[in-house]
Amino acid sequence: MKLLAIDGNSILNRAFYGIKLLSNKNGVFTNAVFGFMNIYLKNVADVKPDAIAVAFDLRSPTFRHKSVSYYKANRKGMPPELAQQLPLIKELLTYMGVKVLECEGFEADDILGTLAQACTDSGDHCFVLTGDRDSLQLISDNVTVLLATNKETIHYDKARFTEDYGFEPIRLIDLKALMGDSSDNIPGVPGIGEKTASALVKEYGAIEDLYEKYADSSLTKGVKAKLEKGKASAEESKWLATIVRNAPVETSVSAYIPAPQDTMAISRLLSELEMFKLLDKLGISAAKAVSEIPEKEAAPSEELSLILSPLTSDIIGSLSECSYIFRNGKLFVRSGENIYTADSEELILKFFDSECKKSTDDAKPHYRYVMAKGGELRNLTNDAAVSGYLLNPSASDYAIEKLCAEYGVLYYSDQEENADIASLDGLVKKLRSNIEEQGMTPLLENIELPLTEVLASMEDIGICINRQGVEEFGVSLSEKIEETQQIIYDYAGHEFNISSPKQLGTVLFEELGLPAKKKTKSGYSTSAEVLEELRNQSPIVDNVLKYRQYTKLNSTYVTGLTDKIAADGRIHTCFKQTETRTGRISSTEPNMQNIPVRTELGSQMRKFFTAAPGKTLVDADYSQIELRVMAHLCGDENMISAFTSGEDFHTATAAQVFDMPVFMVTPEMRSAAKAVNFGIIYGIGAFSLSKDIGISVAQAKKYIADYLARFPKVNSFTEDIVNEAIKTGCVTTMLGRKRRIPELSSSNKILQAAGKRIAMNTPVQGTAADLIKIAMINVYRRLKEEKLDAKLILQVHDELILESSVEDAQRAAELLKEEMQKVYDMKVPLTVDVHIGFSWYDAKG
DNA sequence: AATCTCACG
DNA sequence: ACGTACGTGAGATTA
Repeated sequence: MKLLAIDGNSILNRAFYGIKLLSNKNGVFTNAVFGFMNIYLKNVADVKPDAIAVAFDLRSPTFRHKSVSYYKANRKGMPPELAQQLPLIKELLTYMGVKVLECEGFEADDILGTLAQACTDSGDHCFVLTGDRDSLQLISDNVTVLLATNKETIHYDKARFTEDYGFEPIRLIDLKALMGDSSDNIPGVPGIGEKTASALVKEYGAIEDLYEKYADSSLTKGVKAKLEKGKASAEESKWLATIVRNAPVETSVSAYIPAPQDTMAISRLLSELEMFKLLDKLGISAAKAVSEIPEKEAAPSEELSLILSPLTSDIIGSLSECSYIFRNGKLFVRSGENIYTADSEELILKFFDSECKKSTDDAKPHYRYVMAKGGELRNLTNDAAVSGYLLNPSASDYAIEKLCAEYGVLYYSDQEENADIASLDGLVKKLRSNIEEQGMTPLLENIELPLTEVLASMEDIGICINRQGVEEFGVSLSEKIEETQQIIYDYAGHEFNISSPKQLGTVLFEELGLPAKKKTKSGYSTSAEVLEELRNQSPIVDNVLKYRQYTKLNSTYVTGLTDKIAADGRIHTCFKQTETRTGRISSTEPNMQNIPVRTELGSQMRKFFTAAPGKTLVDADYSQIELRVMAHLCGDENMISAFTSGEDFHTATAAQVFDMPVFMVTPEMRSAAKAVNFGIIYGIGAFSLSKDIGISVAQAKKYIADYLARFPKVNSFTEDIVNEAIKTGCVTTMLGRKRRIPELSSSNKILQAAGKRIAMNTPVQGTAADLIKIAMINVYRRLKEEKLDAKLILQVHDELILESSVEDAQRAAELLKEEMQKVYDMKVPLTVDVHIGFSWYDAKG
C-alpha cells in the first residue's frame, strides 16, 4: 500500500509564507489553509495514496531534546495569523476523513519517522510530504520524500538524494552532527562548515567511523584539532539531528485509509472562510452549505415554491416593486411567489420603462440594452453588485451566489436555473439593511446607483478613433523597432529576445558585464529604473530603453487599440464600478485611462482620439484634486493658504517649507516640494523620497520633518487616520465610503507598514473619487436638462471628456467646469482647467 | 497562472 | 534583515 505521510506544520508554514495574507470578511486569515490544500491536493493527485496521515507538532517543554525545539519555537513564536489557521486546517482535514496525528512530546517529523519506519518494516511504501530538508534522512528503498519548495515539489528517492549529496540519506544526520544547524540550535563541530562536513561524510560515513579513523588519516592538523575538541558536541548534535522513529502512534498503514468525507461540514467551513475556489476544487457546491445551514432563521422560507408564468403588459402595470434578472435576452421578474418571464423586446422595454421599483444584480448592461434600443430603465432602487461593492470593495466578484454565502442569505440552489432570481430578493434586502447600518445609504442612492446609468451612457457612446492614423503610427514604430533591435544585436554580438527579461539580463549583466543593481525573484531586474542608471555605461542601454518604449506603444496601444475598434469606428471601453478598493472607476477592454501622455512620442497617440466629424472634444481636469482633498480633510491653515494664495501650489509649499519668499524658490526647490507633496498622499517614506529626487535618505528625512512641521495638521491628520484605522480596522472617505484594512492586524511589520500607507491614502484617493463621481452625475443631468448637444464620454480619475457639437462646445465647457468646481463645498477651491479641441491631444491643452 | 515591465492618475 | 509610496490594466515571456 502507499501511505502519504504529511508534515502538517512544515507544509502549513510553507503555505503561509508562500502566499500573501488572505482573510475573509471577519478578518479570519486563510492563506495558509489555502496554500496547504493546494499542496495537499496536488500531491494526492500525484501519488494516489491508499492511506493518508497528517502529523502536527505537540511539544512538551519537559521532554528531552524536544525542549531545544520548544525553546526555539517559542522564542521566535508562530505569528498569530498562522497560529489561528492551525485549528482550521485540522478541522478541515478531519471533515475530509483524513487522520490527523498529534503526539504529546513529539514533533511532526518524529511521527513521520515512525510511519516511515513502519512502512519499511511492513513492506509498504511511504511518501513523506514536507518542506523540511531534515526529513530527507528518512529516505530508503521504501521511503520517498516529497520536498515542497516555493515553486515545485521535488521527489527525492534514494537515487536523487545520492546524486545531490554524494552519500546515503541516513548520513544526513552525520552531516548535521558536523556542520550543525543554527536554525535548529544544533551546534555541530565548531569551525567545521558545510564543505568540510560534506567531504568528511563522503569519505568516512558515520561520525563514529570518522572518530575511529581520523587520528591516523591524512586530514590537516587544523581539522583534526577541531574534531578532537568538538567530539562531544558532534555526538550531542547527531542525537539532536536524528528523527525519532518510535513515537507512540498507530503503525498499521490500513488505519490511515481515509474515512468518507463530511461534505456538509466541509462546505460549511469553507463557505465561512470564503474559500469558494477550494470548494469547487473539492467538487462541492458552495450553495449547498448555506442553503442547508441557517435553519433557524430561514426556516419559514426554506421551502420556496415559485410559480412561473409569462410576463404581460397587465402584470407590468400592476407591479409596484420587484426584483429581476436580465441575461442573454431573457428577463425574469420576481414578485412575491411569482416569477414572470419574458423574451420579447417590446415587453422587456416596457418593463424597464415601468413605474415598478426594481432591484437587480448588475444593472449597467441593462442600461446599455435600453440605450441601444432607444428605451429607458427607470426606478432602479438597488443593484446587488454595487451594494456588495460598497459593503466590501475588496471582494473579487459580486455574483449573487457568492454574496448570499457572504451575507448569510439563503441561496435557493434547489431552484436550479431560477436559483439566482429566487434568491435575489432576500439578498438585496439584506444588503440594503447592511448599507443602512453602515450609514452608506446616501452614497448608494445619490452616487453609485445614479452613476451606473452615466457609465453605461459613456460606454455606449464611446470615442472616435482614427484607425488609419494609428496604423501609420504603428508602421513607423515597427521601423524604429527594427532599427533599434539591430543596434542592440550588434552591441550584444548576437541575436536574442530583447523582450525577455531573462535573456536581456544575461546579455547585460553577464555577457557585457554591466553592474547588476537590483534582483527580482527569478533573476536580475531590467526595469527602466535600473537601466536609467546604466545609461552612460554602454550605448546598448539607451537602445534597450528605446526598444521598450517602441514595443510598448506598438503592442499595447497600436495593436491593442485597433483590435478594439467597433463597427461604428469608435472605441467603447468598459468602465468598472465595482473593481477598485478606493472607490475609483477602472477601465478595461481597452483601458482608456492609461493612454500615453507623459512622453512626447507617446502623447502622439492622443492625436488619434477625436470627436466625430463636425463635433469637438471638451476636456476638463481638476488641478491637484487629491492635495486639495487633503487640505480640506486635515484643515491645515498653511496648506489651505498655499492653495488660496493664487500662487502655484508646489512653489507655495516650497516657499513655506524652505521659509523664504516665493520669488526665491528655485526650480529644484519646487520639484523637491512637489515630490514631498505626492509622498504625503501616498504615505511617505524617506527611502522612496530620497530615490525619487536623488538625495540621501537623511536629507529626505529632513525634508519630510520640515514639511510636517510646516503643515502640522497634515501630520496629526495622518496620525489620527492611522490610529483610527488600527482601532476599527477600517477607513472612511468624506462621503462615507469604507475600506477594511486587514493588513493592519498582521504581525508582519512590512504588511503593517503597508496597511498604514493604505490607511493614509485611501480616504484621500477615495474622497477625490467620490467627488468626481458626483460631478459626473450632475454634468450628465444638466447636459440633458439644458438640451446641449454634448455627452460625457470618458473619465480619467480627475479628468472628464465630453464630445460636443461645435456650436454647443463653449457652453458645454462652461457647464462642465462649473459643475466640477462646485461639486462640494470645500475649505479650498477645486480648480478646473478646461480646453476644447478636435483631438484629445489638442483638448488636453 | 505567475512574473516582469510599463502605461496612466 | 527585510523592502520601501497609493490606485489601476495589459502584453510578453516563462514555468
